[in-house]
Amino acid sequence: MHPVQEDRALSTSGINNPSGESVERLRAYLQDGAVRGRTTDDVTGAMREAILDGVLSPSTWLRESELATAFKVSRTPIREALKRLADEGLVVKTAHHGAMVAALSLEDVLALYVIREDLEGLAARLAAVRCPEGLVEELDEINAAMREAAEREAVSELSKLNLTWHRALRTGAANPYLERFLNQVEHAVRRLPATTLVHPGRPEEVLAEHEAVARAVKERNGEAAEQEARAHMRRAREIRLAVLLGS
Amino acid sequence: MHPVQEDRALSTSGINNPSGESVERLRAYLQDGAVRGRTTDDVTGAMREAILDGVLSPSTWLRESELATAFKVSRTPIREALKRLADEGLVVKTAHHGAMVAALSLEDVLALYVIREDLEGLAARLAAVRCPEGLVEELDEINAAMREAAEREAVSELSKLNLTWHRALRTGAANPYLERFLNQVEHAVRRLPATTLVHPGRPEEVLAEHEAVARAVKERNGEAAEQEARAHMRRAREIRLAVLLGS
DNA sequence: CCCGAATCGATTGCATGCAATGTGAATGCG
DNA sequence: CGCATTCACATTGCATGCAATCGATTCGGG
Repeated sequence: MHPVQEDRALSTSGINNPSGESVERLRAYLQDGAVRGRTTDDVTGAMREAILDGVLSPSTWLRESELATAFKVSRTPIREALKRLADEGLVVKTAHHGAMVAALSLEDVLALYVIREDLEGLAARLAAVRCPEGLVEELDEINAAMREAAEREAVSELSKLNLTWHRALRTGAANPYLERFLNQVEHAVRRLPATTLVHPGRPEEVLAEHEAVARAVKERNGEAAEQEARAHMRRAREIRLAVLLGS
Repeated sequence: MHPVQEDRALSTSGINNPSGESVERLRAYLQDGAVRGRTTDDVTGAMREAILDGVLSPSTWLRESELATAFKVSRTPIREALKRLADEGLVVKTAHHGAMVAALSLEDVLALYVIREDLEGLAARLAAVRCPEGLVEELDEINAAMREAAEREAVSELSKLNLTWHRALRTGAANPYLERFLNQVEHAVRRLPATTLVHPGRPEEVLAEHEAVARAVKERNGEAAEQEARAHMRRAREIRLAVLLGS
């Protein structure tokens, strides 16, 4: 059910990675001031972000006691967090060996972009039909910020803004299930080694494609918005495969 | 993020339902022979099924200690199970009051069927394109069993077979993400009060619509399969609304 | 030298206990 | 009689301890 542990894992990390190293990097994520009643949630969030940002790479074992020490909490919230992350498909729990960040196979990536094209298309269509107050302005603002970041070649910021743009779009669709699913899709995409925005010329393309979607939304043309969004995702998939396979 | 607690809840149960009653009914779900190492999973599964089958209805408080007693385990696995179910959107946890089965609002149902149409359509298309060995036969078999059940007016069995049919279709699509999402959709749909199959004439319609999808899959006509599946879902939505509002 | 089996160690899984916090009710005051 | 305030209880949240299980290693036999 979960996309895991395939033959051809696209992991960036080496093999036989002793967990201490990754967990060490994890400490940088820790925010003090732990508030009672939100320990587990905080831990879950921190670990999720750590995985998504690649701080914890696949083929490193995550042992409860180690994480507990790093987070300065007991094993209980760690244990719950790992279970939740396992449900999300981000980690794989192996009995008596600990949890491991799940690797994505090439097949998983392909499957991911298939459904992503569908869902992003649906989100664009719904957003266009509803066209809630201020959505177009928000999209344009984010895109403008992206343009500025692209000129400065601030890839990390560009990537974050890109996520923001897509989040805004799906929030505009106002469908809780769609939002949830696209959120899970985002998590899966973020686990891929690098961003596609490093590809030469890709940032400009993205800007243009985003504009095309925003324009369709503004005109409340659901069909056009869906088509533009789908095209955007198909192109993203192409670049992704080029980045993954070409490197 | 989760679909919860709207004004117009479609709950079937009354108000101010003391939890004891529901938890009492839950005991019937208990299988003895608890195996170590799977306690939490068993509990989670049992509670999920209990909620989906309506054994635990909304507006009943689920208190950890009570459930722990009912399941004859400690509060720890109960606690974890509730957290996981909360992540799935099946229960809502209110601080210091316990968890409660989440109610579905009318808006949620509409949103659900919007995305369901999309995803089932995609599943049908992918299944048609791949058309894995034996899929068509499996679909036809299930549909035949459904026909037989419909003639006997075995609604419960019919409903179960219907789920099986859709599961087979999405498994045939061979996309782990799609399968996961449709699984979540199924869970949401199953939480709705009654099945749409009680609607007069609906079973026969469903059979015909399933056949249309299966035919398109057999002909490996992805486009047709998607359209038929989408039409099936649009019709299902209509009936659902009629059942919900008409009653 | 290779293979099988048994033991040891490491790790997770669950039960229990304690602390913190919000709710509800009862009481006193205006 | 209504309202604010306070106190106590019920409930969840996390820490810790113990037991079970599985993998790895080592030892003995062929």
